[in-house]
Amino acid sequence: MFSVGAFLAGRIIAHLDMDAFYANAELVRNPALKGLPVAVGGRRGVQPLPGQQFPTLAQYQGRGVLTTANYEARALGLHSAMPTMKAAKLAPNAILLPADFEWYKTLSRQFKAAVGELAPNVEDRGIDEIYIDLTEETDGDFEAAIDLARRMKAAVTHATGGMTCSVGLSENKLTSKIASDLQKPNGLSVVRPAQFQEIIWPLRVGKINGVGPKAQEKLKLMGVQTIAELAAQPVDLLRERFGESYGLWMHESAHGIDRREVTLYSEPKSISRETTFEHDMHVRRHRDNLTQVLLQLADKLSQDLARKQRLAKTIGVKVRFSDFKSLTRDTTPGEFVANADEIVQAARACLKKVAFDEKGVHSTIRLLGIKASHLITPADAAIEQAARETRNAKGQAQLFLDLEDAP
DNA sequence: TCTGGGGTCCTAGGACCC
DNA sequence: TCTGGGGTCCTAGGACCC
Repeated sequence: MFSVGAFLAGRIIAHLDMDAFYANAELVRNPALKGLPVAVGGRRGVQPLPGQQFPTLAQYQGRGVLTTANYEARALGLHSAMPTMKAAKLAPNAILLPADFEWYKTLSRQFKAAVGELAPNVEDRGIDEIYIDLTEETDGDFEAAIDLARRMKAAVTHATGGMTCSVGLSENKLTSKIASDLQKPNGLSVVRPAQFQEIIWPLRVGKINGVGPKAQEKLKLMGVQTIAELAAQPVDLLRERFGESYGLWMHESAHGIDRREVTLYSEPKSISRETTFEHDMHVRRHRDNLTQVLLQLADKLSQDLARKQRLAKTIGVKVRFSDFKSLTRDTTPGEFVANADEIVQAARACLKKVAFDEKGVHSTIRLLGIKASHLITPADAAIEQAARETRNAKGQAQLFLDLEDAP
């Protein structure tokens, strides 16, 4: 058999997506929720009213959005990313639980491990999704892949205490991702290479992972709404309207071309912490509060860096004003930073670059964040630092020679 | 009805060097 | 005294995803 990578033809890739993950994770540890509309979100928990078993949306006050709604809640019009207060108007009696990420991560590890037992080539795509390259296990045979996918689904349900997932099978990531969404929840959908046009082309362009609201809007103005219509556009027109690389990518996607491999590991590129305040803060009047927040964020960020064993070359801040406009400022101090003090110092330098207008809308902010980027391992940082010192020493020597040459 | 938190990738302009 | 083009780094913003 040919090794994967040398020949991309004949691959079988699965995309596995957990159904309403956070909400169903709550059901696992509280079966009494079964059959009820459940949303997860809000900034902190609310207490159930006397006589109620669970807290409901009606009791919620404050900022935030839903992170998940189970299928019963979706039937009432709720969905993830919906502002919590809007959800409360729509479905006041739906149950609202605060997110418990530690619990979700535990279940996430369990379902991924269960899949890994059956097929080890697993790519992490966040807490509730994975891609799996099944080429080796199935020898490129879709019947074998369907059988394996059924076993993976059963293993996931067993490992999580009853949670379901939806799986898509095809020859690449792009199509499998679309396929896994075709029959939710608890689905298994297959798109063989010859079926791409029949199954995928009638769908809306937004089903392509990477075509978001902006691109959809632009395409609509061109009279393009389905993937078939996108496929019919001349590639040069797409490149002209959307840029060289995005235009080409769109064209290839619409024709079912996706050469990306399933990657088992990827280096972290950035780590960030941010927080939205319960009430907007004035940059001067709430200066002390904001300083406290900055210190807390820096503290968490330094712990994150330590846990991931990385130093940062660049530190940035993010500010969101009360009108929801946001901006970023960053700085590259010249030395790698990792501890909270250094992060705070760099973040302060960034904030100095922000033009807060003391009277207008840009004097009150709703969010503050810090980001560490251009990450490097301590070992690589040491190597780079040594190289810099060598360069500096050479620079010094050159300067000395220049001075000697001077008349 | 106001809109979370954690990421990735791409573009584009200016600085700086060769 | 004015000039080109390429490469890399830095910064800012934006689209998109889970």
